[in-house]
Amino acid sequence: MPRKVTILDVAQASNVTKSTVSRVINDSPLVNEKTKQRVWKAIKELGYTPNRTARSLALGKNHVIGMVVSEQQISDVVLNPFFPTVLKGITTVANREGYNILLLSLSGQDARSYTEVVQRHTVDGFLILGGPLDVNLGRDLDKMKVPYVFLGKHDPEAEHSFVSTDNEEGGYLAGKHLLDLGHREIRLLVGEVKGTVLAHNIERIAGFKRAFRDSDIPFEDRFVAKMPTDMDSSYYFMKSYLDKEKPSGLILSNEVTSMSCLNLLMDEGISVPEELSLISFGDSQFFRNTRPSLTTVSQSVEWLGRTAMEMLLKRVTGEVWLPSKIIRKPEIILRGSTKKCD
Amino acid sequence: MPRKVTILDVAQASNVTKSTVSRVINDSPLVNEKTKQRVWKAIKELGYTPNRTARSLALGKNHVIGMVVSEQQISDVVLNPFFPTVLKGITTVANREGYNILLLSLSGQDARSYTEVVQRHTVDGFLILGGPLDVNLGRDLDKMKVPYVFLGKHDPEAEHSFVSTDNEEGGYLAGKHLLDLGHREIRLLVGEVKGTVLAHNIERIAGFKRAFRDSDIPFEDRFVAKMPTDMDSSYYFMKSYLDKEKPSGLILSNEVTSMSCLNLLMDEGISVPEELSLISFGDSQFFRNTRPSLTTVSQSVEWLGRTAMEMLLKRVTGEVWLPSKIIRKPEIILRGSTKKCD
DNA sequence: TTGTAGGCGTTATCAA
DNA sequence: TTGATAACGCCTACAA
Repeated sequence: MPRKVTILDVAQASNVTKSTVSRVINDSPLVNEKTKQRVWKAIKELGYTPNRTARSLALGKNHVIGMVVSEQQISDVVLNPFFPTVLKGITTVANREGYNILLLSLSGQDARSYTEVVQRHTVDGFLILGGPLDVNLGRDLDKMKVPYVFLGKHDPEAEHSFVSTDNEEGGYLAGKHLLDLGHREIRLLVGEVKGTVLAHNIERIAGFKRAFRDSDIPFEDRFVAKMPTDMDSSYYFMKSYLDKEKPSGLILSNEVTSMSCLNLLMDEGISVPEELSLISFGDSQFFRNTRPSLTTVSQSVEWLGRTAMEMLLKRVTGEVWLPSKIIRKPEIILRGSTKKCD
Repeated sequence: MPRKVTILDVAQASNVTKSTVSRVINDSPLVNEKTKQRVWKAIKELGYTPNRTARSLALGKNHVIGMVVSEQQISDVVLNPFFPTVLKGITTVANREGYNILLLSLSGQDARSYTEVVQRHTVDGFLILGGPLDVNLGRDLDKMKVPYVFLGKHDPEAEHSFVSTDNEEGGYLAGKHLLDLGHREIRLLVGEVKGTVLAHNIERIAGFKRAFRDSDIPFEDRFVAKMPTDMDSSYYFMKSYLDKEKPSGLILSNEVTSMSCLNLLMDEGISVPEELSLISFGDSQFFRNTRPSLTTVSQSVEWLGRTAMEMLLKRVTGEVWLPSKIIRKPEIILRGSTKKCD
C-alpha cells in the first residue's frame, strides 16, 4: 500500500515548498494564479487530502464539538425520544457549518471529570446534555475559556450559557388547562431518579402550584407525587397509585411514563379522556401518533438541539463569547386526551 | 488564564526531560520508581493531561471510531428506535475499551466520499450503518487497509466485514408462523425508499416465499406489497390497502409502519389478533410495550451494535485483520398479536 | 535508567 | 509572490 500522501509530496510534485501548498489549500490570495493551478493539479493527481489531526495541532482548533452525555443518560436513551430528536437538531446545524460531533460519555458528574475531558480531547467546544450537574461547572469552564452550552439545563440564577424551555411555565400551562376544564382532583406525577427530583420537575411543580393560586383554588400536597421513570416500574407504580387515588386529570412528566400510563389505562379498561384526562410533557411530535393522541406540553426538542448548537458555534468562533441564555416558552398542544370534567 | 500545561511543564517541574515524562504517562517499565513518583506528583499538581491530538499525530492512532451515517438516515432517526438502540450497543463497547465515537454524516453514497472522509479525519476505523452502499466500498477500504465494519448490511457474496441478521430466515420465520396458524390470506408489506426495496427486505421476501414452498402452499405475487415508510404516509397507505385487501395475517417490515398499522386498526375498530394477526420485524424490546404487544421477528439491535464494535476494534488493534462476517439468526418472539385462523 | 534529537503533517512568521 | 524555519505537543529510536 502506498503510504499516505502529505503536503510535502504535493510540494515536490509541483516544484514549490509546503508553505505554498498550504496557502493554496487554504485559499490564500497571495499566491500566483499559475502556481496555484499547478498545485491543484498535483493535489488532484496524488489524491491528497489534508490531515485534520496535524492541522488541529497547528491551529489548536478541530471543527469538532464534544457532545457530553452522562453514562447514566446514555443507558436511558433507548425508547426515550429525547435523545434522537435533540441529536437530529444538533447534527443538522453541525453539518451545515462543517462541524462533527464527538460522542463523549462521562462517568463522573463533577467538574473535574469535565475539565479532564476538555484537555484530553482537542475539541472546540462542549454541548452538555441536561441532567444534574455540578453547580460550578459552568463557571469553571468560563474561567478556562472553554466554550460550552448546556442543553435542557435551566438555572436562571447562574451565569451559564444554556438553552432550555421554561419549565415553570410548562407546569403552569398543564395545571391551568385542567383547572379550566373544571377538573379538581388533578395530579402531577414527576419522575424521580435515585430518590431525587430533577431540577426541571421542581420548576414544573412550582408552575403547577401557580396555576392553583391563579385560579383561587387551594393547592394540596397530595396533588404532586413522585414515580419511577423506566417503563416497567412506572407501569406498576401507576397500577397501585390508581388503586388508591381517583383523579379525574393526570399530568405526566415524560414520554416513557406517559406510555406506561396509557398502557395501564388500556389494560384496566379506563377510557381516556372520558374517565380520565391526560397531559404529557414531551416532544411535540411524539404523542401525535398514540391512541388516543395526547395533549402535550411541548418541548420542541429538535429546536432545542438546533439552537444550542448555533449558540455554541457562535461562542466557538468568537462571534458571541459572553454567556447567554435562551429560554423558550412551551406551548400546550391540545389533542384528544383531555376533556371537560363533568 | 494560565495556558495549557504540556509535557514540558511537567518535565521541568520534576527535573527530568519530556522523554521521561512520556515514559511515565505511558507506564513504561524502564523508569526508576523514585523519579516515576516525582513525575506523577508534578502531573497531579499541575493538572496535566496529555493532549490527544498531539498524541494522535505522533502515533497515527486516535482511539476514535468514525460512525458513518448517511444524511438520509440521520433524518429518519426520529422515532425509529433502531438508531438509539444500536448506538447504545456501540457506546457500551466503545466506553469499555476507551474509544470515542465521531459522528460522521455523508451526503454522497459513493466510495470516493468515504475515502475522502478516511483521509480527512484521523480515525482508527469506520462503523458504517446499513443502507444501500456502493458495492465496491468494502473492497476499496480493504485495499487501503482501512478498518471498517458494516452494520446491518448483509451481502453474503462479498468479502466484506459485516454484522447483520439473517433476513431471509426472518422472512421465513414470519411466514411460517402465520401459515402454521392456518392463515392463508397473508401479506408481507415491505418499505420502499425512493421506489426501491432495500436489500434486507428483498431477502425477507425470499424467505417468505420459502415458507410457502416449505408448507406446500402455492405462493402468489399479491402476497407481497410495497409501502411508504414514514408514519403518516404509511397510515394512509394502510387505510386504502385494507379497503381492497382482506388478509387475515399481516407482516410489517419495521417499527414505524407497524405503529401506523396498529393505529389504523384501532381507528377502524379492527381488533388484533381476533380479526387480524400481526407480526412486525424489529427490535426485541420495542413492541413489548404496545397494546396489544406484537409478535416480533427480533433483530437484537443492541447486540448488533455491540458485536459490530467489537469486531471493528479487533481489526483496529490488528488482533483480527481479515474481513469477517457475523450473521445472526433472528428469533420470533411470540406475543399477543397472532392467533390461530378460524 | 535517562537524555538527545528527529519526526508526525500543518500552519504561521519572517525574510528574501 | 515564495521559501526557510520554527512552532503545535507528543513519541521513540539511539546514545549516553
